[in-house]
Amino acid sequence: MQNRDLRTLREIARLGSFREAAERLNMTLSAVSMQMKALEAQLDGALFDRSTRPPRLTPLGRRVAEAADEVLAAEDRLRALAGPEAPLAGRFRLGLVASASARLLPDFLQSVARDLPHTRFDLRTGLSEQLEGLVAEGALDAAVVTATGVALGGGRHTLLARDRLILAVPPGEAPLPFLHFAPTTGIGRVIAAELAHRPDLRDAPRIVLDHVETIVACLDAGVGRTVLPEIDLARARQPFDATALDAMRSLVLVTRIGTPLDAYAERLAALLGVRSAISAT
Amino acid sequence: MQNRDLRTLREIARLGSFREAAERLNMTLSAVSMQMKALEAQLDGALFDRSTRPPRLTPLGRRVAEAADEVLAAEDRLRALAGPEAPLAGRFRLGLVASASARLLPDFLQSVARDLPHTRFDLRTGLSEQLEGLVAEGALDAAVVTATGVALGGGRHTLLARDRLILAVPPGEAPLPFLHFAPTTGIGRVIAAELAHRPDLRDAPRIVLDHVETIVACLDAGVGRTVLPEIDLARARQPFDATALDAMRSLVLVTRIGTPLDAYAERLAALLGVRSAISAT
DNA sequence: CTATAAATTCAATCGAACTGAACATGCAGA
DNA sequence: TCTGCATGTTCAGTTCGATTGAATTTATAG
Repeated sequence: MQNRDLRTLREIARLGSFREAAERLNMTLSAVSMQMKALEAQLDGALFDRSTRPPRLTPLGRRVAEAADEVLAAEDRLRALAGPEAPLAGRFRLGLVASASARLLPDFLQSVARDLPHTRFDLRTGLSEQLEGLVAEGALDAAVVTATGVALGGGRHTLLARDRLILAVPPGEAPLPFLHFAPTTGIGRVIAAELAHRPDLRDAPRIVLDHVETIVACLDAGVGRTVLPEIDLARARQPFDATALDAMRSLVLVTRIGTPLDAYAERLAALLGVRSAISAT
Repeated sequence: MQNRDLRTLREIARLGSFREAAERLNMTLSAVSMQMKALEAQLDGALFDRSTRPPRLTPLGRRVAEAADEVLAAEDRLRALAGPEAPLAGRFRLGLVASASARLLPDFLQSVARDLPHTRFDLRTGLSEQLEGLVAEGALDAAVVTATGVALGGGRHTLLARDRLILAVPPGEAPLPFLHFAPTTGIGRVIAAELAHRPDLRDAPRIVLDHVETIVACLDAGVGRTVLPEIDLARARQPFDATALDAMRSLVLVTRIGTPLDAYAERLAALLGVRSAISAT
């Protein structure tokens, strides 16, 4: 079945004559006639009552013309997906490291709903390394992870945000245990590296936790000291002594080089609520 | 845009490789490749990430494949309208003479809803002559009217029902006026013709009414005598003296000869709740 | 009944899409 | 890391289908 024929049928239904439809579609009257003949043959049913001179649609013809409208409307919707005005359309599979999701997701989902009504995002969370692997093998289109050194082969890192690490200590004299974000994760590894320079923290009793929220809650309770990105500590409700460290936690967008999406990395980064994204392999 | 290409895209999305799609669709691998290339050119967007060997769908590609499903589904729905199993599908414009609509419509609409879910009927009422004219000029596909003699040129009458005319007289001695259904209508003319043979009725005082319901109500009230089809008098609530007349009221389905619908007249008649329809020009 | 506009038919032509072969390339196994 | 294979791409040739224009038919208006 040819959509071209359906388009012609629609024009005939609208204008009421083969001739007018032919003119409007820049075709010969004979081409119009042949198309309709072919359509009737394919459907095995009379679409027109040819006993009258401008042939009239039969009841079946009217119904088919309506159905043709639907087919063509669906086609138009498909066309609208691509084209210059919709460069970021599609169905993206995006991975998010858990520690970043709370920070980025709300704004991100809001921007998407507002600016990209035709775009869908299938989201999943995971650990940085795991997500980076999924991007490499094509199971994800992109992932937001904590940068730990350099990108995997074939992957590009687009910097989304850099947050200074802060040593947070509840007020008081007693030496408190160190609340360590799970050291096998991306951010955990950054923190572990920093501990190497701080023997006082490195040698303190250690409590390993794998949720930022939990660590902050413990900090509020005065249960221990911790090192976390500044942005996460902003959620603390009790005052604490803050010491800025040299290390930073970098959130990056991972894409696979050469991938069509890779070209959109900057735009996707912008969508993730970051003002100016810096790309680096 | 070719639906054939969309069909191919759908298979690729389903099976995950060009080769498998080509086999399943009985095409060359090269044809599949060229179709997808053409589709990408038309949409002006990359549907596949070709940096990997079985090329993978891009986010845009996934979205387009979904949209293709919708286009193809709409096409399937269109196909289902025609074909051997749906001979009476379509959007019919059907006229009904007012005096028949009460009798036929309920059963008719019920049958349609049950047996022809894909068929729509645009209904209108009118006088027999007017409706027959609309059928002749193609503004209606068919009409149910009261037969007054023979069909108009180019029209076919398919008999739907014949109801004997009954002279109904309320019990009592007094000579009552005659309640005459509007004599310019189809059934009214049949009644008028019958009056010619009955001087007692013809010369009685006459009250002209244009609704069967009204006449029956007047009959119940003992206000006058009348002649109506048996079926309409069945709605009377009071007993009356009934005399069968020779004349009959014939309800016929009018179609235009040579029209595709004309071939379905018998079936449409059956749908109108009549057991055996007899056709006559 | 005739003239005219509209649609159909048909043969010729044109173009789009498919095919098969040669070529390129990612990926798996050594 | 290298090699072979399977998969996809490219290209030229061919085939099939669609369009065209002329001739013909036919419904409708005058």
